[in-house]
Amino acid sequence: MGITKTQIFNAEQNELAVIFKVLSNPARIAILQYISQQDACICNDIVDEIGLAQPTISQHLKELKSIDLIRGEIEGKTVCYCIHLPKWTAVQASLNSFFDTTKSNCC
Amino acid sequence: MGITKTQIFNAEQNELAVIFKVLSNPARIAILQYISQQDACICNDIVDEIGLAQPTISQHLKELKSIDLIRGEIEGKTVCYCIHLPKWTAVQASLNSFFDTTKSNCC
DNA sequence: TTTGGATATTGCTATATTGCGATAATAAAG
DNA sequence: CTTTATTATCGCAATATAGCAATATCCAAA
Repeated sequence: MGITKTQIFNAEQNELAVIFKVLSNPARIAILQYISQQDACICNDIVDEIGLAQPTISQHLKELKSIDLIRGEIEGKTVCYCIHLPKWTAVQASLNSFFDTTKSNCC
Repeated sequence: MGITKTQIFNAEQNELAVIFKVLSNPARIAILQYISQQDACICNDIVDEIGLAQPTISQHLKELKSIDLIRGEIEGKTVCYCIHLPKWTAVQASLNSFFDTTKSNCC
């Protein structure tokens, strides 16, 4: 997205922005919702479900993995993707902290 | 950011993605935090505080306004930006609903 | 060892985003 | 009316992103 001047912001601001950026695509939202509904989730199932090409899904999964929101466990030929609950909960707590803190002094 | 195929996703997924996208920039996070700390906030103060040029701040404010997270009240020569609390609270509730629902069936 | 299925990587095009200088628009003050 | 201060808009350059076809990798089964 063009050059973001990350160096002029603090760690919390940059980390929040990264989390929001990973979640800022409807395909990744849909992937997360779909994964959460499956017992054992396989990438190819996601491709059929979402309606994007396999390389595109693979790229989105990589971005979700980059902040540890999901983890992939290799099972033979396939990969079982799961939401990584500790991180998922931590991210939700971070966002709530941001929303609570930021509104506190609001006019 | 390239062409996102919004038409293959549902309204909830697209709306969540838009919210996350607006919040996915550290400058906008910093602006929100700064606005919330001020009694009366003036755009030029934000420029001094954040360290980006005035047109850049103006553009970020526009994006925050686009989903009604903040509102600007014209006061003579200046504009007083405030967090729009009803929307702010609603957004937080939406995100919590997404996080709670999505983790519910997780392995 | 070869085949076939599943996932990842590469390389590309089209489009979006970030940031800024120049400039316009607006409104109070002189 | 003109000046001055504040904010918005325009237009640009640099970079990031979304999506896909082609291809590579990996592993189990034959």
